[in-house]
Amino acid sequence: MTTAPTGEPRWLSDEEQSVWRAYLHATTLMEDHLDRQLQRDAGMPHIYYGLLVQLSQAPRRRKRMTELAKDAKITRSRLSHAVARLEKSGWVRREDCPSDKRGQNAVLTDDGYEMLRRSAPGHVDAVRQAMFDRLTPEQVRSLGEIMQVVAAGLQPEGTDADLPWLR
Amino acid sequence: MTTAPTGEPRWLSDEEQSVWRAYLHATTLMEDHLDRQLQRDAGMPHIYYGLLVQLSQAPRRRKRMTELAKDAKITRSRLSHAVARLEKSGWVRREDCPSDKRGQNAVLTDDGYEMLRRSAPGHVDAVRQAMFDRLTPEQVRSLGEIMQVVAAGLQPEGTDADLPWLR
DNA sequence: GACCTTTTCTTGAAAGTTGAACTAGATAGA
DNA sequence: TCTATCTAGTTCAACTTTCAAGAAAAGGTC
Repeated sequence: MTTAPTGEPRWLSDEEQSVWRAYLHATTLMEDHLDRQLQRDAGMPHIYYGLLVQLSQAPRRRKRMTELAKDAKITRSRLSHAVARLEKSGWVRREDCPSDKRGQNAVLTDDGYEMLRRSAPGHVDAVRQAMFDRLTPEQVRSLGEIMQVVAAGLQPEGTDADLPWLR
Repeated sequence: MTTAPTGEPRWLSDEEQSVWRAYLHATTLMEDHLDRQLQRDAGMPHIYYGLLVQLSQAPRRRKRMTELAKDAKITRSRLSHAVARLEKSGWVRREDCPSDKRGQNAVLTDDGYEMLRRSAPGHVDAVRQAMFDRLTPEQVRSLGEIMQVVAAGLQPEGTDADLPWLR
């Protein structure tokens, strides 16, 4: 899905420009906010924390590397580096996949789980303060719908696998 | 404004969790999408493009480093590196500030302006396809309000300077 | 089995980011 | 003036991300 600039560009309206600026502004500040909070309280960036959360919710607290990368929306390369770092910190360890000798499982360690348990309340609090405590229930509902639409539109092709009628 | 974890954590409701996941998912995909689009069509990451846009809209197409950093919501350090890179590419040049010998202006070059003019349509198109073409006018309006609220809540302290009654 | 393609994951180098330390110039007070 | 403090911007080292390249195993197909 390339962005072929056709004949005449359709510029954004004044309102759209303003909304777009607000979107960029808010998402930038939010990401900075959470990165700083987690760096301070858990010693890692937001994305790494997200990896641990994914693992904590997986059966037996482990996941194949590729699956973890897909769920966290990062490349396998990036995940390799990230897991190496988390392994050094002791929150995660690697384990050979029994059924596929190419495969690796990332496993959340007990220390990792404990760290997560300790820092979760502070993180939820940060998310709440930054977003949910400021929005009306109606706005929360609306935001959910909007984000669903946007995410669906940007879903990488691979996800077409979930749409059998396209195959 | 630290996030002191008080006695009992107030967890997110099911709906809030789902909205939060959708938010993270959508914003991650959006940022990836725009980074890729601009890397391909303009040879730079999204944030660098944003710096050039800021400069193009400033009087005489120039801005003090600190002001540019503040407007783009990045640190002065990051801006130093970014401008060094953009200078090497020829899109920006530095210029001593006449009134303050410590100061530097970042100036958008003619080449930089031309590059912006060429790549703007494709970029607007990407934004449109990813967001505005998928939302109803009502949703666009709502998104704008929500992002305003969130951004306002995360505004760094410095911006209190704009609120005289707090001084 | 031999051959080719695909999938899984890692590696290394280049590019980008961060936070702290640092230089130079501005500012304010005694 | 002299001094202390603050501000503007850069630089360094440590860390993270990206992209291209590569090793190893799996899955066809003949």
